[in-house]
Amino acid sequence: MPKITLKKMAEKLGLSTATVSKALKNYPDINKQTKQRVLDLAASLNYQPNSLAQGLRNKESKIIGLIVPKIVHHFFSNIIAGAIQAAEKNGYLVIILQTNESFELEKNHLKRLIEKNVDGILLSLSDKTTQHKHINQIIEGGVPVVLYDKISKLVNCSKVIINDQKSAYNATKYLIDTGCRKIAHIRGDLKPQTTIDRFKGYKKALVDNKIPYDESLVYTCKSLSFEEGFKIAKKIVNDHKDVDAVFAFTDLVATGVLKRLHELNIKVPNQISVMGFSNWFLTKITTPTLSTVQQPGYEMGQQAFEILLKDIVTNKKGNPIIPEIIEIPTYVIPRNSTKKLVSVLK
Amino acid sequence: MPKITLKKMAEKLGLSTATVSKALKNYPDINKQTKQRVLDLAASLNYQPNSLAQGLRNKESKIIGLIVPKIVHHFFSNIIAGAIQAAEKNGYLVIILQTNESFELEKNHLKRLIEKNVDGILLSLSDKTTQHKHINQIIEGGVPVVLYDKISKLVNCSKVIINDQKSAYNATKYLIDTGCRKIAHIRGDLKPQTTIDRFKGYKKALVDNKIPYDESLVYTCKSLSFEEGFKIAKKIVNDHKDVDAVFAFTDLVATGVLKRLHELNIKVPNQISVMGFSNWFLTKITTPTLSTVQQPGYEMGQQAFEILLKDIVTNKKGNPIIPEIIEIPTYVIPRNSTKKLVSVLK
DNA sequence: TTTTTCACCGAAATCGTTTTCGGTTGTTAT
DNA sequence: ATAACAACCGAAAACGATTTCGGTGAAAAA
Repeated sequence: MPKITLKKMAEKLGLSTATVSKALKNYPDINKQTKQRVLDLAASLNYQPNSLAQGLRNKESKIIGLIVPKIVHHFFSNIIAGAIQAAEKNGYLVIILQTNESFELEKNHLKRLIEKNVDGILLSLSDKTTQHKHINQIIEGGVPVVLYDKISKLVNCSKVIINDQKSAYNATKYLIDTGCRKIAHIRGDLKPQTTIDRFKGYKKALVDNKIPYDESLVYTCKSLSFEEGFKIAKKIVNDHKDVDAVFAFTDLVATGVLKRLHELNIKVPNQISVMGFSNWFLTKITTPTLSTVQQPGYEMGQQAFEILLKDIVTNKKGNPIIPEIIEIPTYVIPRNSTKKLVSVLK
Repeated sequence: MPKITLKKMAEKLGLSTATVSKALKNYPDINKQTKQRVLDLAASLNYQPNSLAQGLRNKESKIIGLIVPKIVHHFFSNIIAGAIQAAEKNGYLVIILQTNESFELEKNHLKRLIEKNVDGILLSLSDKTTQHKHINQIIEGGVPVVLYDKISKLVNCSKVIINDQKSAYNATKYLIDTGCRKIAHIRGDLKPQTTIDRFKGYKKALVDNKIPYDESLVYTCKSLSFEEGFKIAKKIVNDHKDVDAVFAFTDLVATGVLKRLHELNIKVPNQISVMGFSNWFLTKITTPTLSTVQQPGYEMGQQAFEILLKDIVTNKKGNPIIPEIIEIPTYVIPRNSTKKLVSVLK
């Protein structure tokens, strides 16, 4: 019952804790036979080093923190799964925390993670985060931080992102290529850079294709919800009889649009095409299935951990961290909520 | 930059670390003014105790482990969110691990959590877990474990579950009450108790309502997937022209059924009613929306933590843990994939 | 004045592991 | 025979916080 420690094994073997420790860690100045004796005893007693003591001594916990805005969102579940998988492979464990898009929670969580001596932190900014002192403090304090998805230029650290503008551009371009001309856009709230970038991509795609940008075709969603998409869809078709496509900044909202159009008996994609963003799981099971942009959460989670690990080790060696920005590629996934792309051969 | 410790503060104040520690912890034998001096300095230096040292000394990490079969499933995301929320409220942090239904991973994860000195573990068994020595060892080792959702009678510890049989019974009863008589059931694989219980509930509801149980109406799903539901739906309508309801053991599969029926141009619920299980998020956005059984993940996660915490403290006090089994209530959520229940007044 | 009491503070041990820096053998070169 | 050198092992300090058990000095009681 009482935990088995180095000291106990040392006593049992008539050795010192130092020798036992060194035997376990394969030091060269230990006799092969003593080493074997130690190894055997440790195995038979199922010795497990106390990681608290190790952490205290080595100044590392082999634990990282991962902060997400909302756990139950499919994209973030994937981030979590990816990060955990990569962490595990490298002997790290992951503490998960959720901000619910609250700045206060973000600050508190960060503080608690630091108190727990995590070796590094993976963070996606809350929508309400406008100042970054709390993050910069942590970095200056010597704990590496990697920002992913929702990032800020004002924090000087490694980042893992997708190119939201390019992705939105491609999505919009796809709609145009399938013949759509009057494309409404549902954008997110003003703060997070991602929704701004997606909006920019939308706009640029229009302009590049000689379609006049019409401000009245842009709708803003305060909450990221199915219900808002549902509501806004009605508004869109009321405002613009001849709209032939809707590009929503996220799948959940697009799904709401889909549902409302279905109820309004508007044919998708014949009358109106709908494009989402993120490739949430649910896009595969809507009727019709939702065309969207693949936002690879699992890969982002993995990469974010990998780069954090790199930063942790360079930091540990006393070298300065050189921030790196990794862009994960995205691509349009055509499904049945958009018209077919007729490839023109010539 | 270098972390601020008790010793440093003690030096700065001309006190001993003992006094500083006691001042911070509000010991009675410290002068009010010295205490204030310490408090002020700690605040101004933003002192944060080293939790590794605290853990080593107090033999507790204030971290618990949470093992789920699959993170990206909506039900488990909710479990995670609920557990984290409850943990946070009580000053605990949560390490998440995923088994992917692998017994080997389950064992490894458990081992790693113990090595990390977690104060307790929340565990949902993998489908492949048939022996429980590894879990009983942990409990005997003095680390409380609480099983949730997928449990086993062979482990003597607290558990948080839903009553799968009763829930399935009610779901089937609901179909019967809305006039269905030939009800197919899609069940899960043989191992996990949950699918067995749901099957039993289905069967019992039939018998209790004088509907003969027909083995050929029961289909088995090997993987928990949309695709399998999609495939099986076809088989069902081929085998039984007159089937008027399908009760699937989980929403994902039911959603596949829904999709296939739609493609086969079979009207839901007029020709065939469909009932799922779990109330995943996606059930709200299918066409038609899916009737299902509410399986409250968030509450389960919360309760699981609460009871684990209780076990942790009784354990710490040296008292024996009295295992407790908590049953979270479920209920049928009628949506549009089933016919309306005509309430008979008399 | 002497004793008791009380308020306040600190020395030191402890938690379990790691690692430096010597020490103690015994063996080999000089 | 002595010096030099391996090959092994251990004492002890550290990591940072907690807590027991005495101390010290001053005020109160005797």
